[in-house]
Amino acid sequence: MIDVELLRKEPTRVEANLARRQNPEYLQWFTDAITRDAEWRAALQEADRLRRRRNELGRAIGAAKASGGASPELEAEAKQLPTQLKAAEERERELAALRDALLRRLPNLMDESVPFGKDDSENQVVATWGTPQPGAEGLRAHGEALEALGMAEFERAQRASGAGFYYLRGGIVLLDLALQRFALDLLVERGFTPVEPPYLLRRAPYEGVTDLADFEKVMYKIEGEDLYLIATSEHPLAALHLGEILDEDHLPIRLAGISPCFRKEIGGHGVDQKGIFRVHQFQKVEQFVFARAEDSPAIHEEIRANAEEVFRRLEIPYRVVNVCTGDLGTVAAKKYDIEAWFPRQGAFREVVSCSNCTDYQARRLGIRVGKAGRPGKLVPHTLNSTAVATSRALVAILEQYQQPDGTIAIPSVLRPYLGGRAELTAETANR
RNA sequence: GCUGAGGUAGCCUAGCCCGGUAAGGCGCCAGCCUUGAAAGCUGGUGGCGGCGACGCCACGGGAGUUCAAAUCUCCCCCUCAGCGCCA
Repeated sequence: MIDVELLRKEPTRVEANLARRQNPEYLQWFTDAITRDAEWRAALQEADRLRRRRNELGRAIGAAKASGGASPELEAEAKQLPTQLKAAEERERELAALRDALLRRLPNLMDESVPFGKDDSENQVVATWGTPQPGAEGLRAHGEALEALGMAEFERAQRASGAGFYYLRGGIVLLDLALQRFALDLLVERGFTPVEPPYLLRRAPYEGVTDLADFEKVMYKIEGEDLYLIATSEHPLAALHLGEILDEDHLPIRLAGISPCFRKEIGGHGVDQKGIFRVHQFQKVEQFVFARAEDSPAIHEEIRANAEEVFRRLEIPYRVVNVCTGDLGTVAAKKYDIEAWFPRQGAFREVVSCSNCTDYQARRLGIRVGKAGRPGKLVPHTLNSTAVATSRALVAILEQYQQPDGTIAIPSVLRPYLGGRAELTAETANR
């Protein structure tokens, strides 16, 4: 949520920033929010005036009663005040609600360095690592490869749970766990605290961390309960300090979340649809940081470097893009995507999303920065980045490390987590 | 799930029965004192609106009664404890 005071003090700056998003609706909401805010302030003053009179009359009546007298004319005036006050308060509440609804729908202000562009085709490549090689003749799609190895059950999963679900079994499960542990160890080494968050969140904190549209499109709701399955551990990690005042001297707080992620919408169909690239459920190790405002650009680069390090150590070629204005989404002020190279698909595909959300989430969550037990008005910045989403990283490995006989070499950095094992070969038991 | 106790400022607590400007402590800030610090003393220390004088709000949320609600009534939410169930 944008600071309402910024809207009042620097409307032209806010407007110019919103204009870069090329969505006339935003400018309309912006204008309406300013109007509603001005009307609200007028309504507030009117209600305050009536409340003041009520308080004065109440005190006078009380004083009169205390000295044994009565004051019929004051009581007569006081008696008809509540009707007026009720109307004034209703107007005040309505205008505030209208303003806040508009304010909540407005996207975050974008960083100056976000490139202008219409959609993901215009994201700006800012770094590349490794040498993308075209896929060899006969390279199998990852879903086929997994099935051939006896390590995945897609049809059975569809019968049990529907499209977009999977059973994994055998060596791929151990590889999945190895990836998570590897990423977690890397982050712990770099000062992050590993966190197992709740996998379900109430609606109120959830509204603080995500685009409202996500409630319809992305999140699974638990029937009959005020609970949503998390779409990423970013969300419960952001809510960890809900309503708190963070000590300035304790920032930045670096957290490494590990959790399954649940998503209703999994995007369109595409190359190699069968498999685990687009699924309703996957495992993810996530970086999350609460930082002082002035530190957030540097922290953003730090978590990007950590995510890059994961793929470097896995020896998977990738590139980094600076996500453009048309592809940024509402919450982030700036976002890098890391796109790994998928030789079978012959394309770079998103495996990491790395965002600086500035004060947008923290303000909604009522989180502030204070010093030595003293509450302040400053709002911290929040940042998040994938370290590894195992579904996609596994697909990258299944393509990049697939051997001519269909077995999968294990990236050397992961071997210690698999008892030194060097490759995944066909499962024979329990077919 | 049942029963009980609770939710008051950054934190802790009083006030509630019996309606009348939300008291105190801790922490924090400033001043005094001190070579410096601690202690001690004095004052300050929430949010919103207003250029300001100032006013309003804030006792989990909402509704009601009343001239007036932290306080009375009703509904809801949350937390904790005990019991039950349970990996």
